[in-house]
Amino acid sequence: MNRPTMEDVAERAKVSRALVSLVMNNSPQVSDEKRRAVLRAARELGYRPNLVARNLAQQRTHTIGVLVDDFRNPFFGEVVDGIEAEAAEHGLRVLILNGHRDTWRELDAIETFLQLRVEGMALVGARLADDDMARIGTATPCVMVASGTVHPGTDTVGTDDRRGAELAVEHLAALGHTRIVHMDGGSNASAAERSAGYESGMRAVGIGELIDIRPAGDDEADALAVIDALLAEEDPPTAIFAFNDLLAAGALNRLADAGMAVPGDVSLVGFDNTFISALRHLSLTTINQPKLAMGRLAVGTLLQRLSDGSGEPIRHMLEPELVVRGTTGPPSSGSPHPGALSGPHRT
Amino acid sequence: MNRPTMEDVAERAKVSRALVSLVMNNSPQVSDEKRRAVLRAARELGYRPNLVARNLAQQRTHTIGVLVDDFRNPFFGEVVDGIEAEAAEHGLRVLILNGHRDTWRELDAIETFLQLRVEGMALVGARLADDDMARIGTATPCVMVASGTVHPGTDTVGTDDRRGAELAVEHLAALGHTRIVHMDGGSNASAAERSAGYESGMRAVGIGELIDIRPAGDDEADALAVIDALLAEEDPPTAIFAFNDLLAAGALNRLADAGMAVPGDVSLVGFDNTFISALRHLSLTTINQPKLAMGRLAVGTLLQRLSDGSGEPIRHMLEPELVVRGTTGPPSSGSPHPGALSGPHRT
DNA sequence: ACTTTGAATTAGAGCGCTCCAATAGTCTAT
DNA sequence: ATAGACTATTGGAGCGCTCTAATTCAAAGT
Repeated sequence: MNRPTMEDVAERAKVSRALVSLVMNNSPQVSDEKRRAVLRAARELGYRPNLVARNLAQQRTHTIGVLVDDFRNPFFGEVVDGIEAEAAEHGLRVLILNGHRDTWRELDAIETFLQLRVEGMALVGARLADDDMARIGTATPCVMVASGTVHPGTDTVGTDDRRGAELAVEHLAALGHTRIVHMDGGSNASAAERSAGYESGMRAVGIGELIDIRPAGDDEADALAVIDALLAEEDPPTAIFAFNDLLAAGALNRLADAGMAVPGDVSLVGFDNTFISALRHLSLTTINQPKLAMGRLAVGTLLQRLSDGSGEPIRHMLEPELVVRGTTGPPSSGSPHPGALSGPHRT
Repeated sequence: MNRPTMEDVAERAKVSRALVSLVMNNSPQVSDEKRRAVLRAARELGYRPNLVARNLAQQRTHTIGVLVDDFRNPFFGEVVDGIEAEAAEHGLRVLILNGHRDTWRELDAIETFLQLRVEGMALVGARLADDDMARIGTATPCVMVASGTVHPGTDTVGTDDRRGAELAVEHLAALGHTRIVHMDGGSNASAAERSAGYESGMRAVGIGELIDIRPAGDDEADALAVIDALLAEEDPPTAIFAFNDLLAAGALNRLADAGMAVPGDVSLVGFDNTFISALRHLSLTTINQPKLAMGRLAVGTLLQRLSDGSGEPIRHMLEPELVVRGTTGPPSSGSPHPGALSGPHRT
């Protein structure tokens, strides 16, 4: 009934437990004869090494933990792809935990990683403040990915969110928009930076006095109330820069409900360049983040930290990129008329 | 430098290691005085229990493994949400591994789970044949979720894919369509059942002779070539039933590229009812799967299997539901292409 | 013949925890 | 007082593996 152990294999192969261990670890200094005997015994018994025991004995787990802020946001899936690819190349196992967009649950997940003795952690989009990071207080290497604010003393990999937001504003301004509203990402890790970028962008193009930030959030549902409020105003914006693609998609929904043409009546820019924005029927202008590269860099950073111990915090700041699609255009000459439903907004 | 162990805590609190263990496990039979002393010592040392050691000693991991076929498909994210919710309620940790839509990598992940001695596995959308399952050959409880074909001797939780496909066909037929093509899911676990449902649906509504299945796949990119081919034919379909929402989204893209109106020229039905289909600009008619319920049931099944050992395979087959949105409508009265031959005669 | 060398194998002490059985300590009941 | 019944605490033997140091064995050197 009980699972076979190394001891059982050793007995059956008539060798010592230590020899079995050597075989299982592909040690070159085992005679072919014994190796074959061991492998045969293992196969016959259906032996499967116990990683728990091995990790304990070895004091190593060859595992990194990846904390994902929100499984439903496709952005994270792509980052994780990058992480997994790089990790695999370095013989590291990847364990994934879900943060559920909640600081508490994220701390909980981190605690789990730490107790499992992962060798490093990548916190992707984690909503952690500096003192949370301090509270973790650990020697385990940890890299924050796509986490907006740069935490002091912590390694980070991210896109230049501020610059990305500026790109969005510059693009809209270049099209002739001035009444540009930013739908803020709320508690999302990158929200503050993007807001800041929006502000500096607005100032840079000389319309700092028109800065208008609305608290929203980071998924479709969060957009609804904000759009409703915006449309009810006497001077609705001609352009909206949404915190991310999901939020933008929600905005798109609601704008359509209200009979507003995009980009005819109002232009819309998202952020992340997830596959959603590329769907032809949304065709969302957005800001690209190099998601795969971020994932790979995250692991690279971890490895570096793992090998040379402490030192200056490592910072990788990647360049965002404007991706123009169909939701942005020049503002309509007249004032937008709700109900004046124009045709399809394809480019 | 080295992490503090239970031994260190015991020493500092001037108690035995066993007592520390009791405190860490919230044993009720520890005096308040000692408990406090231990907790204080632990805090001061920054002690963190070593789950690896604990799991080994305890011969239990309180962990279930979740294998997800494809991180990028939002369908899986929602199932995982259900799994995590239910698992949390039962004090189980959830480890997630990515299958990358590849049988090999899935087997690899399963091996990892087994070596980590998880107490149960939920394989969500895994592309495993019966002999793969047999090869795994393990006493570890394992439930296949949303995995189409019912594997003999394996516990399963799923939607009635066949019925779901029938619903799609019935809906299209009721609208007046007869030339209905199915874009098949390829190697995806649910592909065979949905195809079968498409066929039986076609027969049930009396157009079995028009059955037309095209191999496609399960993400947007997979749709392109198929749509191109379809549109190039002299008698293109008036309706398409796609394997899933992602594929349908891809189809929608391509149809729009080709200037086809949906549902004017061609109706389209997806499957899964992911949030994508609900995006107003796609507004995809689709078949709902109760994703959250499936996730919860998966864990329930595992727990049941865990407690009463062996017995008859447990099968949970949930009901799919037609969700009518904007991509389906009656076929256009005229032929879609000028000069094209008219469809089959009515009998 | 006897040491040297080196390769193949093994003994055994951990790794950090749990948990059973044993012990020490405290209270009642007689 | 003393046995009995608990309750709080501890000793120590694992859990299944790894890894160093020791051992065995054969071939080679002198």
